[in-house]
Amino acid sequence: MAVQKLPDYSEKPSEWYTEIIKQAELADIRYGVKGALVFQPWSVECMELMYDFFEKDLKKRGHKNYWFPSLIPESYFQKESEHIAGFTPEVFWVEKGGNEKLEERLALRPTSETAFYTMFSLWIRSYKDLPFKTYQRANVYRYETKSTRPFLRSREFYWIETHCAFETKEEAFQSVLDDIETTKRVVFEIFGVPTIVFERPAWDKFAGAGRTFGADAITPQGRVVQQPSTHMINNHFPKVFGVKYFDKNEVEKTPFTTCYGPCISRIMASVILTHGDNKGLKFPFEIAPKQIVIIPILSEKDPNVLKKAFKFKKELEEANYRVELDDGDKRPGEKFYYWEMKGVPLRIEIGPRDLKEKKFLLYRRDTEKKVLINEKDLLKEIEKNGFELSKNLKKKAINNFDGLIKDVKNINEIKKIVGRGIARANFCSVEKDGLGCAEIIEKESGGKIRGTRIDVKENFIGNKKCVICGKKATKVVYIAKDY
RNA sequence: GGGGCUAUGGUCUAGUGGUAUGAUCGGUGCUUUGGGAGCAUCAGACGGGUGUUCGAUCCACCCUAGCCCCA
Repeated sequence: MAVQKLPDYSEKPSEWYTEIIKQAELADIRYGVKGALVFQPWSVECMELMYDFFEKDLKKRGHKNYWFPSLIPESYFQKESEHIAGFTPEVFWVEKGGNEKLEERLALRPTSETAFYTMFSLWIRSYKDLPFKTYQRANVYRYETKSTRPFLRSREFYWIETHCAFETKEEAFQSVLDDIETTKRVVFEIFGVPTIVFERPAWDKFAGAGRTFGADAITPQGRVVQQPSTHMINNHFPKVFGVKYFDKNEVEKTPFTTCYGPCISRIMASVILTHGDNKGLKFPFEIAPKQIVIIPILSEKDPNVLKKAFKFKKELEEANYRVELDDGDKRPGEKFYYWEMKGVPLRIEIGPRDLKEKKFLLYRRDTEKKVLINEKDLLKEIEKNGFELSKNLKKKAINNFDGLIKDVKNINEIKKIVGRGIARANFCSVEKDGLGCAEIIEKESGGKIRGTRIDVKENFIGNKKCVICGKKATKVVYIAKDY
């Protein structure tokens, strides 16, 4: 458990990221299958908590929990042409069972619309069945051809997918807006990771969707990471699966569907990148695998120190905190470095000196300050400091995010910003006819058009001309390099 | 998508055409413990394949996995 020196986060973010995953025991990349990793308890505990927060939110919104098979018959998969075109290059196929070739190939689900809609066609009969709101937590598989990165881009990843059906387009759209709210409530308010939601341009929609909205998080160095996306599915998609119902007037109709996909393992990456520093990880209090670590300063002269430490642990656990008591043989100093690197929000130090005065030292991972606290204030101070730590992490993250967005007027300015932040620019069109300009931007700067915002009223920059072709601008778009 | 690099005990590393250095971690014992402890002792490794060779961890090629940079 010795802490090695970490690479400098601001100067070598990639090395830092690789190294912290190993040192903090978040995942072991040595399993031997490209793009697959073994998640270790330190990340699993955190991701379990993240799942819980998401699922609670979805249940409150009326989503019901399902578990679908991981295998999807090729024939289901082939029904919707845009979907096939978009996903086929990334599908893992199961072709044999034992030594026998399967009659029909089975896809390892890259996403489950085709599975859900097949069952929707059996389950949804009447307008009384609508809205039909589901979700499942699942792992999905995509054969990424780009280079894989632990948590950020894996070939197997852990997510939640919701699939819903509504009578009207308006209701469906409202659900999409609700998804965006869930993202804010959970990913920002609880996990402390700010995102901006963009409506993706026409050429960057989910395969088979009418409209796609993606929440982008950002690294401190200014590269975006796509987080939960939510989609208005084209009516065509449910139609080809025979999803239909009779409305009040006995008219047969096809419902409007939506889906939403927060990827827990990827959000974990943003938690690591958003809050981390040169000392290691920093977990917001709510999702820390351990919220408090108690380090007893042991001495043979004072066997009561350990007793007191156990008493604190018991008291805190009874108040439902996640507590670690490190009574190992290491020197206190080494324990301090270790648990700081692991990102534990609060640390209690208790030694012979404090025992006499009925006090203890409380250290905060975010401020790196130690305060002497009276024993009787234990629970009160833990609650207060835990809350403030999370608040502080959020504030820091959002300040950083805001500082990374810059208005640009030409391609040279785009080139300067992209890779170090998000460029905001006038743009001709986010429909298919804007693709040409988008490709120029990508070729010149390496940045992609992330899309347009629907949550703010945008003012054009300067002359209202497209930053590339000079034609009249119809939208303000955001451009960034993704991870 | 393009380019570069790496693979030696759990981890980090030295080195060599003739089986391998050191450190750390780990086990044991003793002394320690308020910001990275010390001594003693034990244990532990050349990613896979093919070729060249009397002989390959070392040279070449392929595979696998990983890392970094650029687009």
